[in-house]
Amino acid sequence: MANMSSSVCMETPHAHGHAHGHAHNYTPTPGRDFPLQMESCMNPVLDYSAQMERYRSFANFYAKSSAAAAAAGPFPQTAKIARIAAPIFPSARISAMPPWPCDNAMLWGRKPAAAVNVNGAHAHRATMPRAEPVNVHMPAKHLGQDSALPMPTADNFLSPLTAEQCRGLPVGGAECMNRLKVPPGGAGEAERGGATFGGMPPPLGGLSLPPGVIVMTTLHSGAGSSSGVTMSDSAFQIANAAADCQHSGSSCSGSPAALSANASASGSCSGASNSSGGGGGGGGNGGAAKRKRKRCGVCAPCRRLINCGVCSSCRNRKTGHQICKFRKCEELKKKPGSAVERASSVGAADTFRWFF
DNA sequence: TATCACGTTTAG
DNA sequence: CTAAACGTGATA
Ligand SMILES: [Zn+2]
Ligand SMILES: [Zn+2]
Repeated sequence: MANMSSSVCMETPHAHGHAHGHAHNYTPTPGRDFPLQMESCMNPVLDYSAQMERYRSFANFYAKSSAAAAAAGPFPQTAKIARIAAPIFPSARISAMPPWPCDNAMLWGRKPAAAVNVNGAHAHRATMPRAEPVNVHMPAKHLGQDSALPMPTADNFLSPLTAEQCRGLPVGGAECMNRLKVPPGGAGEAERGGATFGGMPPPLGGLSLPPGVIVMTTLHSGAGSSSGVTMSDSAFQIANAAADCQHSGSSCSGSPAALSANASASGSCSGASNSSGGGGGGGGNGGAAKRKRKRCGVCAPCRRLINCGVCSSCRNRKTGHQICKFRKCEELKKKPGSAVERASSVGAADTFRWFF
């Protein structure tokens, strides 16, 4: 038994506490809270073992592939909390309650946070603060299959559980919470214990995690002091999925708009800035700039809520301007053209009927 | 080929 | 305005 890991899952959309780690987070926008809804927290359950395994592989993966990064400096990047748009299922936004008890909710947050695109269109309804809108044409293959996705091993980390799994799980939300250790002050023993996020705000009554976030930690058995590499060290960034509700209510509650809203489709790009030098965003200089594609929001990487904090993109965010490698949308990785891509999307949509 | 760097787009 | 991240040329 070398390490133990504890995973915590929070699928609560609403939190009232002030969320903002005092520690060191990335707090671009001031005053953000996470509405908390305890009730929903009851079902969420995780298979700790499973998650642990995943995490381990993830860590492993990193140990090898990112040896350089890891080796050089464990986790150079300060822990920041990235507010990402939590991709949500349509159903979720409709009823505010996902079809399944806990599974994906963990990853997806339950509120329509981000504006999702139905099919190449963009919604203005985005609730998420800074997050990117997601295409919602819900393509995803089957939900439970993320492991099937092309993502590298590391990807497994955080893969959603199937509803079934969740139900079967022995642990309840409460338990979940227990497993979560949160430093009341911001950096208590708990943190050292390795179970906390630097960026988490003081718990309300004991818990403090942004809704829709799964936390996993590895405790090195002996570890106490330095615990070589722990999340608390800021190895991971937690994307705050809950941020959505900052407006308290209105949009967060069930704005279906997000879903439908996208019809507008392209239309926005206005200024044709022909970028001359280097990459230039629009890329296509001369002619009509290609529309920037948006993340699908349903692929494994998209569902990921945390920034690994150690990948080149994370470490290089300042200059690279790229999303965490592990969060890079599968769709976006593909070449723009790819007819298959489209097809699959459609098919995926169908797949979703399963939910309705 | 993979990665870096940068200008750009996009949304709040 | 700011922050996020896409697209792409330059580079390794
Ligand atoms: Zn990363
Ligand atoms: Zn995606």
